[in-house]
Amino acid sequence: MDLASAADKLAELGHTTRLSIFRYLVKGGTQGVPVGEIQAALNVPGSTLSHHINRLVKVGLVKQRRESRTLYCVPQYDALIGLIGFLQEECCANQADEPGCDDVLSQDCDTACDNT
Amino acid sequence: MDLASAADKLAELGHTTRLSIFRYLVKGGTQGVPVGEIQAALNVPGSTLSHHINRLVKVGLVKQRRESRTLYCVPQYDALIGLIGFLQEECCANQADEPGCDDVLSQDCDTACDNT
DNA sequence: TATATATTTCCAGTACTATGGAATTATATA
DNA sequence: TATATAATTCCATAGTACTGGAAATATATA
Repeated sequence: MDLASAADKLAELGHTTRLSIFRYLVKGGTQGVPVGEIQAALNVPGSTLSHHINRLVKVGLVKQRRESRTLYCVPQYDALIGLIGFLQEECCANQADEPGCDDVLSQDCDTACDNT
Repeated sequence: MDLASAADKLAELGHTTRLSIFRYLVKGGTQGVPVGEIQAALNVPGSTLSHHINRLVKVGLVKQRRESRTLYCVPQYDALIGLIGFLQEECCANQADEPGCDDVLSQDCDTACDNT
């Protein structure tokens, strides 16, 4: 993932309503969640919700699938994994005294620091 | 980490200049990087750079340490780990047919899906 | 066709954000 | 004290985002 694409995704996740929406979808799994269910769960006006979902779709964090009158929103797990990978990339690569990730990160070193 | 705090951090990372700064710091390691070095590396005007660094500091992604005339910017790895954890939390918790994370995520299931 | 359901698009006011030059503050040194 | 270095604060302009009611679109059913 390139920097611009990562920044776009992060910016969209950096809004409480959109982050709530995305988390609700991530929690829901691969089959997706109808817009109406999100609306009921998060109590957001339809026009506002639609606006935010569209932004998530535009940056590739969510896709939509129609089933008759219902639109399902599907979280894009690959995009999330790519984003998380990007944030960890090159962690401590320039560290002068090379202490190793174990010294840097208190928990789950491999998760936050892949140091290839 | 709560939702508001995660959204704040994500929003600050959702800007190409700030994301570049943060990555440069993450790459640099725990000892931190002087503001001037960031400026030289990323070629951003001082006032603009200062503004962006301040925003990263305000949400806890960066801390600063002064050494005589030089201000070092230190990335907060804990905050990054917390943020990544937040994004993965409750992944697929509501999934109806319970396929398990292996079916959901192509790579590193434990990373993206802890399903407690 | 008429009606109901699911969701989006339109619109416009308010508010926030980004930018960078100039002036300022903090610290060190001659 | 005068000067140099490191970085910040001030300021104003321009652009962008958030919000939600009302109207419009898409689809299903009686």
